[in-house]
Amino acid sequence: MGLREVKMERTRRFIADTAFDLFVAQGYDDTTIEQIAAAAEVGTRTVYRYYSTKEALVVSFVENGLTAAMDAFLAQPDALPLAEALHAVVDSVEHTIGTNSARLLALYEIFDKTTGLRAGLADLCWSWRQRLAQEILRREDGAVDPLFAALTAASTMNVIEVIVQTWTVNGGRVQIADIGRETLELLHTKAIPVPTPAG
Amino acid sequence: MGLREVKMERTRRFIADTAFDLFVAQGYDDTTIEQIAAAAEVGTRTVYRYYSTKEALVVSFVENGLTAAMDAFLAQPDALPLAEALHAVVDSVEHTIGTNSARLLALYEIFDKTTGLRAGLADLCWSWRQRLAQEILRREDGAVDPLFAALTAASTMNVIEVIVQTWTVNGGRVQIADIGRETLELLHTKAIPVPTPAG
DNA sequence: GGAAAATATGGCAGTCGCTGTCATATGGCT
DNA sequence: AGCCATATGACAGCGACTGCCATATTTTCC
Repeated sequence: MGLREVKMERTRRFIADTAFDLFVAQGYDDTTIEQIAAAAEVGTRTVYRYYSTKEALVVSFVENGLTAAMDAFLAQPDALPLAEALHAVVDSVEHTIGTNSARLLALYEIFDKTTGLRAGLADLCWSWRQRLAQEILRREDGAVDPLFAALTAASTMNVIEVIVQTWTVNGGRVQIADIGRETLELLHTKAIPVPTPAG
Repeated sequence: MGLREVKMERTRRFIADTAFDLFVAQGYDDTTIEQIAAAAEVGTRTVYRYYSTKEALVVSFVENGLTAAMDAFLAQPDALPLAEALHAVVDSVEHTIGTNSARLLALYEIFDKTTGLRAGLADLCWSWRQRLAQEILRREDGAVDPLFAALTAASTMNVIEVIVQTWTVNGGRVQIADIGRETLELLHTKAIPVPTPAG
C-alpha cells in the first residue's frame, strides 16, 4: 500500500472522528460541514469526497460494525448449518458492542437527539438485510425459497436491532451477552405469535 | 367540521396528488417544490405547511396504508388472542394493496427509481414497528417481556414488508393473497433458522 | 349582518447541504 | 529531475427548508 493510500485512509478517519467530536459537543444539526472541514483542516469539498453525505459521517460508524458482522458470516464454512453461521453474526455484534461501549453510547446519543438521523440508520439496516438475504440465497445455492431467505435475513437483523436498542436504552448498564442470550431464547422457546394463515 | 377544515383537507390531498403526478411524469429528483406549488396553485410556503418535507409528499401514501392497518389492529377486541389480532394487520395490508394496485405500483416505481427515498420508507417502517410494539405491550397489559413485544412487532412488520416487496417486485402480477399465505405458512411450518443461544 | 379576533396564505430573504467545474498541489514512476 | 495520475480546495450555483411579516379568509361574537 502506497503512501498516498495511507494518508487518505488517515484523513478519512480523522474527518469522521473530528465530526463525531463536534456532533457530541454541539449537536448534529448545529454543526455545519464547513465547521467540520475547518476543524479537520481540509476543504469542505474534501469532506464530501470521503463522505457523500453529512449523515454518512455518523452512519459510517454503525456501518463498520455491520461490515464486521457480515465478514464474520462470510467466514463461516458453507457446510455449517445456516443457523450456526447466523449465530456468528450476532456474536460479532456483541463483540463490537463489548469492545466499544463508551463510543457507541455517545454515538447513539447523537442518533437519539437527532430525529432526522433515524432515517439513515433505518436505511442502513434495510440495505444490510437485503445483502444478508442475498448472501443466504447464495450460500444455500438457491435451494431455498427467496421468501424464506428474506424472512430469515429480516429475523436476524431484528435480533441485532433489538439487542442493540435494548442495550442502548439501558445506557449500557446491562451485559450485552445477557440481552443477546435472552433474545435468542425468546425466539426459540416462545414462538412469536405471528398471524396464522387463513385464520 | 367547519368549512375551513374541509378546504384544508382538500388542498392537502390535492397537493400530494399533484406532487405524485409530477413525480411519475418527470421523476422525483427532477421535480422541485416550486413546480409542485405552481401546479397545485399554492405558494411554496404552503406546501411546506402541509408536508414538512419533500419526502413526506411521497411517504404520506404509504403512511395512509399503515394507519389503516394499525386501526384494524386497534379495532380487534382485547380478548382476542394476539396472533389473531395481528392477522388483522396483515389482512388490512392485503386489502389496501388489492384495492389500490395501479396507484401503488406507480408509487413503488418512484421509490425504486429514487434511491434517496428508501431512507424515508425504512424510517417509516421503523417508527411503526415501535408503535406496534408499544401497542402490543399495552394490549397484553405489561404481562409480556418487552423484548418479546419488540420481536413480535418486528416479525409482523417483516411479514408486511416482505409481502409488499415481493408483490411489487413481481409487478403486481401475482395474487397478493397468495404471497401472504405463503409467507405466513413459511413462518409457521418451517422454523426460521435463527441462531441458537450459546451454540 | 358587521366588526373583531383567529388563523391560513404567500412572498422574501437567508442558511445550509450538496454538486459540477477547474486550477493547483502532491505523491508515484521512470 | 521530470512526467503522469490523482487528490485537493476554491468558487459558483441549485434546491430544500426556515423565520418573518403583510395580507387574505374564515370564524365568532355582538
